[in-house]
This record gives sequence, structure tokens and C-alpha cells, in this order.
Amino acid sequence: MTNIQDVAKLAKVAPITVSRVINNSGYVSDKTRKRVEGAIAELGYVPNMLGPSLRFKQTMSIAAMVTDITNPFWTTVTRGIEDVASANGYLTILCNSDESEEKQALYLETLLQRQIDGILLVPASNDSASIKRILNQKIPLVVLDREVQNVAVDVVRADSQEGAYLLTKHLLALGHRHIAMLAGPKSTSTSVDRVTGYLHALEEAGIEPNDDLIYWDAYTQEAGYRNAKRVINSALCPTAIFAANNFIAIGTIQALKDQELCVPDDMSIVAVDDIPPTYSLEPFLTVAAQPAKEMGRVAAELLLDRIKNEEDKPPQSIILDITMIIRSSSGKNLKR
Amino acid sequence: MTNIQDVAKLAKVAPITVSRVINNSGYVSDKTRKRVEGAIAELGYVPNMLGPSLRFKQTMSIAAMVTDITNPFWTTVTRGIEDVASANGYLTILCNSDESEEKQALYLETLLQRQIDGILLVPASNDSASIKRILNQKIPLVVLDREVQNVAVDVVRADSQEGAYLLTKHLLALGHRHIAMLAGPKSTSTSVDRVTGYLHALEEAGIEPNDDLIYWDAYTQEAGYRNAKRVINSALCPTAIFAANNFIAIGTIQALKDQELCVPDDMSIVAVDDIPPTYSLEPFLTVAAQPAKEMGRVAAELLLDRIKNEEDKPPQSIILDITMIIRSSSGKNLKR
DNA sequence: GTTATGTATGGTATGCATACCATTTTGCTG
DNA sequence: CAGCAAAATGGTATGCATACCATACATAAC
Repeated sequence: MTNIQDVAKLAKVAPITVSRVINNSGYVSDKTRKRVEGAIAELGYVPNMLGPSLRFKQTMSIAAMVTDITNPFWTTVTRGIEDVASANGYLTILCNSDESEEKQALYLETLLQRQIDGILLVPASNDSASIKRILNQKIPLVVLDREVQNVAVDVVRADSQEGAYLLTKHLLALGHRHIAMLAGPKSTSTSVDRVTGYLHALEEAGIEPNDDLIYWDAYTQEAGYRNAKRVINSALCPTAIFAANNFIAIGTIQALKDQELCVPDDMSIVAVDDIPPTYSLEPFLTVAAQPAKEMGRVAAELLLDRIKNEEDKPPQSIILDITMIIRSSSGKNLKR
Repeated sequence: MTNIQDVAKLAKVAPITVSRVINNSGYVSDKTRKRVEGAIAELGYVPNMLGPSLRFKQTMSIAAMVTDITNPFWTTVTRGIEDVASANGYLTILCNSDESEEKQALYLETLLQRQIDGILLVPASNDSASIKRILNQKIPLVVLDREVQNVAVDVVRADSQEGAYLLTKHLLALGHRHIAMLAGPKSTSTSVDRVTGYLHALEEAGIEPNDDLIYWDAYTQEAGYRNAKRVINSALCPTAIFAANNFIAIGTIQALKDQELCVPDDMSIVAVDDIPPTYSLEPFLTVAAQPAKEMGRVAAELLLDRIKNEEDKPPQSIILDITMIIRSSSGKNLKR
């Protein structure tokens, strides 16, 4: 299209003068300014940021790589990111990794080539290779939600362990002694943390943890359904189920409904992750809610700080508080 | 960082030869190729796409501007967009306009300056000024979900009118004669379409439409709640409520619950837009579901087609089918 | 009148990869 | 071994805006 030279020619000035008018920098006489502005309007000129981007090595864009934007937790996190980015003049590039290390690596390579200023990453796996690749290229990177092994990097996450501890304590206070733990995958730090918090509460109450009550599986509805059925038929007769995330909780509820069991009379349920109030017509699940939007905001702010202040301070972990919301899915142990 | 010159120097070749190795184009001897590849690995060189972007005027990125990614409908649409974009090597830039014309205009200006290849837009308002600005700059643009006045542009949307017609017919078949319509804003084409479909079904059934039964308001939960209360107290004693979108439906359900009215015995409800099955523990709402993901996909494909094939074919409207899903929120009119 | 300061404008180089054209080298045919 | 095509490699220009330095003029101060 039309470039700064065209405008300069029409206004009979040098390109740099047009630049000064656009950016309101340096000295420009009123007469010249008006002439330039007229030329800009006449040609419908839009400055091309690619030139400066190339020269000054900043594209004013960051990437948000989540596992799946369709998961309401990530939707909200992403919204928090975009809020901060746009308020600071940055564009947000959306990437879904679908928990695939390969897709993630492919995306990261593209992002590097596009000279993205910084990356917010929910790691698809425990593998730190991708992350090291980014850090080697000196691109600021903040990891979201999950800890990663063998690499020093900024992390923003919620206090899963504390959340799990509180939920478990809540169940214990209601008289439950056999609490099944439907955990996520062993390879994910949040899952390990939640189990740790659960175990901690049990120990504190002087209850011997039982490995058979812990069901490591995926963070999915199917896994929740599958394992809840096992819990129901378990010889250990658990009276409460701890769902490690919202999808597992939904699967669990479906399994209980299938077996015509009542919540919380036949079985209490607690879960980590809230279900957005907008979608659940009757919120009844007792949860430890992670501050999704805040997580996105805080992470984006940390990232922008890293981008703007080049000095490499040591990586930090920001751990956000979790809020326990007690609703009707958890009740007293009636079977003693 | 390191650039193609550095690699060339280390491998003792010309930059163009490095380029040939990277892009697998032209002739390169095996010996040279290996030397170049070695140099790339040694320096950790990543090609900078900004150069070619500047030169060839394509950034391989498109923007998805929705009103709010937090609305599950737009989440899903966006996911569909991202799927198509990434499959074609394009990055997706996420923008939330929050239904603000000003925020939208600001974003669009930035997008133009960044030389985005194309834009998918859910217009914040009926005002076509923003759209004309983009089209003037010859940037491919596809409008999503809503028709816009006074401008010829590609649109991809669902058949709101048909969906509303089917839902209304369904209610009529159940014996309802006084059906309240909780519509969206008059300025949005989807809202007008849904009212039109509703009126069409009534007319066909020989029922005189009553303007007092139509509540034009926002597409929000609050509006749904507010107007549902009015409907309940209405002298016209409606036996069914048509919620023009999912948020209005949720507000409506809350209002009914507050008044301890039973669905569907005291009041039937139907709505446009489904609630994602993942979040609703017991799907019970009779809806006309819009194909959200498909809408995103189709729109992105159309946009990419426009980007790749420069010839300007006349703008087209693609209208996607809506699926009616009958659940338990709609039942026979028991009050006759 | 001369020097200093402020105001106004412009020339050139820069960042990066690659299309285009040019040149050299290799390998093969007659 | 000449002659030619194919293979291999390189030089230069391009796209765009702006930092940096340079220049020119006006006004004020001495």
C-alpha cells in the first residue's frame, strides 16, 4: 500500500518529518504538520510497524499457549492475559497445544521465527526441552499453572497443595474417614501437589493413607466417570470423593447419578476448580477455586516486566491463593 | 540475535545459500548443506520472519475479534478459527471488544499497523465505519454471526430465524398460546432474526402476535432475570418463555427458581444457544444449538481463501444450519 | 555584529531474508 | 577436448520506518 515515502512526497517533506508528525516527536512547524496530516488523510496512510519491529527487535506481541481454550479455566486465564496485554499495547497470540508436546514444539518454533516478545506457557508435558529452547533464545517465558523439572524458569500457579489440604480437612471434619482421591496424571505437578495436600490432611488427622484409595488418571470427564464407578464398588466403602479437577468432578457426578446415589447423603464430593457460575444453573459443588483470571493477569504482568527490564533477575515462583467454597455437595458422613 | 549473515560467515557461504538450505530451494551441494546445517546448529540460529514479512507483505497471521472469549459460544468459535489457522500455518491473534465500538476501533487500528493478513470480526455494533475502514485498506475481512448494514462484506452466521421458528413451532405444538419472547437488543441482527422467526411461527399458527410479550433487552443474564420476573407477573399469563440466547435463559431459570415455579410444568423454556455439555451437569434445556466450532472453521476458511486468492469475488453470506435439541425444559401446556 | 540557543528539516544507515540476475564450476556428450 | 547443459554459488536491490548525525534558519543574548 502507500508508505511513508508517498506521504512525504505528497506533503513535500522528508519521510522523517512524516514520522515526527505521526509520533509527535521532535520539532515540526504547524504549517508542515497540517500539510502532512492532510497527505496522510488523503492517502489513507497507515504506518507499517514491520519496519520498526525489524529494526528495534520488538513486535509488541506475546503468545498465550494453553492446552485448550475450550476448558473454561484456560478461557478465563487467557482473558486475564489479554486484558493485561492490550492495556499495555501488546497483541495476544492464541495457541492450543491440546496437551501434545509435538504441537507445542511446532508452535514455539513458529513463535520464535515471528520474533514474539514473550511467551506464556502451560507446558504440555514435564519435558523441559521446549522450555530450554526458548530460554536459550533469550525470549522471556513464564510458565503457568504447572511446575517443570530441571529448568529454572518463572512460574505462576495456584496453591494446589493448600487447596487440597483444606478440602480434605473439610471432609474429615464432616466425619469422613475413607476418602477416595481421583487424581490427575502423575506427570503433572498440580496433580502431585493435590495428592500431597490430601495426604497431609490425612496424616494430620492421624489417618493411615491407603494407596488403593488414590486413582491416578487423566484430568478428564471420562477418567472421573471410570474411577468413580470403581470407587462405588470398592471394598473400602469410601463415603467421600475428592475430584482433582472440575472435569473429573463432572464425570464423578454422572457415575453417581447412573448408580442412583445421592449427593451428599450417599457420597460427598469436593473438587479443585470451580465451574463458572454462568454455566451451572445450580452451583452445588464444594470446591477449591483457583483464581483463573488473576493467574492470567499476574503471569502477563510478570512477563511484561521481564520483557521491559532486560536484566535477568533470578526466576521466581508466584503462588496464588486458592479459595474454598463450601456448597451442598459435601455433607456429614451418615454411615459413620 | 544471530542472523543469516552470521551463519553464512561461519559456514563460509553467502547468505542466500543459507536461505536455500533452510527453505530447501534451488541447488545446494551435500557438502555445503552439511556445513550450513552445522553452523545453524552451532549458533542456534532461528530465521527471522520479519524480513520476508516486510518484503512480501504477508505476516501469516489473522485476528479473531470477538466480543468476549469468556462467553462459551465465542470460545468455541475461536477454537474453530485457531484450528484452521494453525493447520494453514497462520497465527491467531485474540481480541476482545467487550461490545465496545471504541475498543474495537482501537484494536483494528493496531491490527492494520501490524499488517495482519486478515480479520474475523464479530461487530461490536451496527456501525459500519470500522468495517469500511478495513475494507478501504484492502484487508480481507469476514464478519461473524451478525449482519451489518450499509456495507458489502462476507458474513458467516447461523440461521437464527429458522432456529427461532422451529423452537416456537415446538412450543405451539405443545399447546402454548401465550409465549413470551425475551429478545436481545434491537440493534443486533441475530436478535431481530430470532424475533422474526418467532413471529413467523405465530402467524403461521394463526395467532395474533402481541407486542407486550416481546421484551427487547440485552443478551445478558441480568436482562433475562429482570424480564422473566416481568413475564411471571404479566397479566397475559404466558405459559412459555423463549430466551433469545443462553445467558438470557440462565437468568430466566434463576428468576423462576426464585419464584418457586417449576419447569416445565409452571413454565416451559426454550432458548437459542446450547450450554456446553461439559459444564451443565444435567442438560435439560430445549435449545436451538448454533454450530459454534463450525462457524469458526467456515469463517476462517473463507478468510484464508480471500487472502490467498486476491481477485475480489463479490461478498457472500454463508448461513449455517441450526439444530433443535428437545429436552425437558419444554412440556405440554397444562393450564390450557 | 557575533555567539549561543532553540526550532525546523533532511540524508544516510540499519535491521533481515530473499527474488532476481549473474557468474562460476561440474559433469556429460559427441 | 570442445561445447553445452546442469549444478552450485554469489552480488545487489528491495520492503519500511526511524535513530543518529548534520544542516539551516530564526531569535535572543551579549
